Amino acid sequence: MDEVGSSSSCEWSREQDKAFEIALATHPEDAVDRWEKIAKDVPGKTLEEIKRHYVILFDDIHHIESGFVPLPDYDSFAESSRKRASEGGAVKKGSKASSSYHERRKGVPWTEAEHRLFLQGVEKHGWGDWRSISRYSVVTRTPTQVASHAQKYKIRQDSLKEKKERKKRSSIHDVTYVKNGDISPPERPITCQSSNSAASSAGQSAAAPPAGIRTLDNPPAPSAGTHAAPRTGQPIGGPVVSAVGTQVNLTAPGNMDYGLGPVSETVMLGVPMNLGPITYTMQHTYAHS
DNA sequence: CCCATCAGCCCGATGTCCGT
DNA sequence: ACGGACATCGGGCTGATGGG
Repeated sequence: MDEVGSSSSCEWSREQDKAFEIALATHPEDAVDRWEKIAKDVPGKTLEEIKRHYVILFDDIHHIESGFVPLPDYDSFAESSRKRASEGGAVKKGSKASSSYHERRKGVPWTEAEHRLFLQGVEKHGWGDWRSISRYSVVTRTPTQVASHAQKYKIRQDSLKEKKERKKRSSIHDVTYVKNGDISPPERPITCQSSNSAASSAGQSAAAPPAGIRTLDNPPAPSAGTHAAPRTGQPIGGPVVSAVGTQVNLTAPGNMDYGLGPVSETVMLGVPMNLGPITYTMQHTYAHS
C-alpha cells in the first residue's frame, strides 16, 4: 500500500484523483461494469490502475482508522498555531490544552459529500451507530469524528427548531415593518441578510419547511432570497447548511443543500470518497512515506 | 475494555459598532 | 464611506464519564 507515492508509473495527478472520486460517487457499487465506467471517467488511467488505486485508497483508510498508520504530520499545523498563540500574546484562559507538546489538530471541515454520506449512514445504520457509519458510509472519518459531527449536527438542528422564529443576534435591521404603530420585530426578518444564523434560521424558515432532523424528507424549496448573497465558502441555505465548511466541488443543482432530499440511496455507500476540499490524498501520502 | 455521549476548548469567519 | 476593534457564532477536536 505504500505504492501511492513510490510507484511513479502510476502517478496520480490531482485532477485524476478528483475524477476518480467523482467517478466512484457516480457509479455505485452495484453498477454494471462499474470499474470500466470509472476507468472511462478517469483520463489516462487503465482499468487495472483504477482498481489498484481503489484498493490502495481503501486500505489506507482502513489502516488509518485502525490506528496502524501514524497520523499525518500535524506539526506544521501545531507550528502555526503555536506561532499564532505567541503572536497573540497570552495563552488563553487556563486551557488544559496547554500541555505544551500536545497541540490541537486543525480540523478538516466536513464536505457536503461527507455530510450527505453521514445522513445516509444515519438512515441506514441508525442514529448512534457511529462505528458502522464510519466504516460503511463516511469512510473518510473515524467513529469519533462522526460522533462529534453528529453531536454538533444535533445541536444545530435543535437550535434551529428552538430559534426558528427568532434571530440569535438582534439587529436594527430586524425591524422591517411597523404595524399600527406597534413597533415590533416581525416573526422572521425579511431581510436577506446572509449571516449564518440568519440564513439558517430566518432564511431557512422562510425557504424551507420546519427543519426536522430528517431533512432527507424535507427538501427545502428553492429560494432566490437565501441564495442571493452567498457567504464566501459557505453552502447556502437549508437546515443543515452550516454544518459543513467550504468549497464543495460536487456538480450539483444550484440550490443543493445538506440533507436535501433525493439523494439516491445508491450513491456511494461504503466507498471511500473525498469530494470537496478534503485532502485525504495528502494524508495518504503521509501514511505512505 | 470499548464505545457512545457530553461538555468544554479553540479557532476561524462574520456581523456590528464606532471612530476617523 | 471606510476601516479597525470587538462580539458572536459555528464547527472541529479532545478529555471525561458512564454504560454494555
